[in-house]
Amino acid sequence: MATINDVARLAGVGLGTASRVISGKGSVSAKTAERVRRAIEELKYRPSHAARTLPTGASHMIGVYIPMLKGSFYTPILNIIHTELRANGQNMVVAFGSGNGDARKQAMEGLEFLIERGCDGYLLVSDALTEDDIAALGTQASRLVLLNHSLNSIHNQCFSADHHAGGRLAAQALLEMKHRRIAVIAGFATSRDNVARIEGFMAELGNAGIDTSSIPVIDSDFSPEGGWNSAAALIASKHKFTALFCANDEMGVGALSYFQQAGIAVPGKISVIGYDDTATAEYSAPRLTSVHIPWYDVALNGVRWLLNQCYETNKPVKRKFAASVTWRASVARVANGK
Amino acid sequence: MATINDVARLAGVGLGTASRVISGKGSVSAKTAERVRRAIEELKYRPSHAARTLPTGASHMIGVYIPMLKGSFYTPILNIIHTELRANGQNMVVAFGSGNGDARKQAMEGLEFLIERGCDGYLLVSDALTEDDIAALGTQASRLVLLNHSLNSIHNQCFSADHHAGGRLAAQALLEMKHRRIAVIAGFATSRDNVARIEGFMAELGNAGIDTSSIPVIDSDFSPEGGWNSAAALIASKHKFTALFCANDEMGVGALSYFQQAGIAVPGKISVIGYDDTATAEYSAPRLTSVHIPWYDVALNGVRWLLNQCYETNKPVKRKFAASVTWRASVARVANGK
DNA sequence: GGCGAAATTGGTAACGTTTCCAAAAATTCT
DNA sequence: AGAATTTTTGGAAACGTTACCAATTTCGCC
Repeated sequence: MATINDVARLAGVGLGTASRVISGKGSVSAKTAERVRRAIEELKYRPSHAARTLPTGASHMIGVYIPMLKGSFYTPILNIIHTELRANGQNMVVAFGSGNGDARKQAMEGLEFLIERGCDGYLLVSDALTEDDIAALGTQASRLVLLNHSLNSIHNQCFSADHHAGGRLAAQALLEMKHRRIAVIAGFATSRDNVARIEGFMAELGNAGIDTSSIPVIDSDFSPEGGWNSAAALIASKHKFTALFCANDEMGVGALSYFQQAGIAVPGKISVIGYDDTATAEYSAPRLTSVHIPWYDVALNGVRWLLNQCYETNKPVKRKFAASVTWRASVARVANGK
Repeated sequence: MATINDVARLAGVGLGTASRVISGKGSVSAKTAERVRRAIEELKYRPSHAARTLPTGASHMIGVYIPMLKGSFYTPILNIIHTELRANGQNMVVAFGSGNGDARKQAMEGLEFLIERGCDGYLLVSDALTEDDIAALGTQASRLVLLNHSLNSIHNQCFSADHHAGGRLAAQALLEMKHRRIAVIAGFATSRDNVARIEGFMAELGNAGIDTSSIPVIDSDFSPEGGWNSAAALIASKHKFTALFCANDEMGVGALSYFQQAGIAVPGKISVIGYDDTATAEYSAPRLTSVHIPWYDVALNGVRWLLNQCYETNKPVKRKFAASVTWRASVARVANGK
């Protein structure tokens, strides 16, 4: 691999001059610059990012961690971050969890990977980290944003949606369609986000005078498989219900698939409402009504805040994100007398 | 950020000794090592990857490029690569395209990003690169693997499936179920992979005595939206058909969603067969019959071959990957008299 | 207790860049 | 033409690490 020294030698100029042409900083006469450029071309020279980052300390990279590569939730967020970063002349480096096993440990390992690479800032999409974990990071922690998770000690570095409100919205949608007998497929009980939306959902049903203790709730794993299996379990149980709330769209789609193969009409017999309003909801059969969380906005504003911290810019940043219901075809008014 | 010098000073040892403890190479007495370890802990020292990579030249990273973050095709492949790399003590760095615009240019830019970071090897998932592009890489090209794309000049570095055979399999499945009036939703006409599977499909129909020139083919974009729109366009056209071949599962799912909302029974009125057999096919409604491409194996063997090149190991590598049909619920025997 | 061998240790020279400073060359002005 | 100014240039020092070599310490043995 050719180095800047090779380039300088071939072009017959000094090291400093070559560096100036390559980095574009400082003045070089037009014809010297041209000679250097020809040498670069000739040698197929590419600056070494490692060598470059060493004297300056600036890597022009933002490190992002996501818990897994499966499912349709994390990658669109990654996509938003990537696009915004590139639009601002910065790069993205990603660390991944495996999606199973100890989520907190994986997040810390991923973060370590990113720190070793000397990123200018860090963006973590994980709800597994604790306040202590962040404290243990020391000074590193100042250029860090948490997406989809809120921690009191660094609340201004956290960007997320109000899931309690999101849960209430789901309940309101079902109540509006006169449903009173309702079942729930929840996500991981360890996920605060999940708990918040279930609590909001139950609170609203409670307000409507429904005995929430009798509502069947199955904890699942946010996957379509989980949704399928849970829907099957619900049907197999003696519970009767006319509507089902799924804590994310993937489980909703899994449930839809189960109902279709079991010959249970949606929304004829059972209405299904999902959560997140990801792309999956748009093209399921039937198309899935879902609580829309403006993840695009959440991620975008998180990135922008971080960009402000790292590169001393001053982009406007929003911190409140309102959920809403995206009506599609999977929720209908309850059939008479059911 | 603490450096190895800070650690050495605090532990009261020389630079070399600290380095030996950290890297684990060379011998250090037990109690000195312990003092160094305490200093590391105390200072929250993390070795700088950039500084580390410079004297040795080994980055312990494999660079991977994928054309986009959308859809359910690329990320599972990324997941396989990641898992296998970690299992071998190596890391993954990923560059992403945007999914629209000039795919070839984006792939070259992504590769450049990876090369600048001095990866030990490169894994490109892109069918946009030409032989010339590879040639322009010079010596870099030797530690490179192409996934999902074949180039004659470096055929031993390419890992892909036989899509012509895959296309034939899709046709056989439909013929077996007595379908004779068939429509096709294809992917990008510029994708060789796509063209191969359509050609294989048509060839097989031709063998069965079907006039392939009369088969309606709509070129789309591999997305569910594309599938939905194309299905709608097909229904709106005067063509009558009992079966539909979609060049990937995402378009298949989009088509399924359209048929459901249009009140067209699948597989009652129209059978649909997808391609790739990704996770999407498993949980659509109805579950999508699809041509299974063993992408898991393709990717795994590509990684292993690359690992052999980069780290002088000798893992067994397979190069032939057989497609098959995964029967689910979206294809049925053609209704009598249709 | 002293000798030789082995283990441990400290420090210098890389690695490929950027950033500076001083020197040289080009340009402007009188 | 020469002085003053500006532009351009070359090279040393630094960034944080590893690899090597030489020096020192430790250990085993007679």
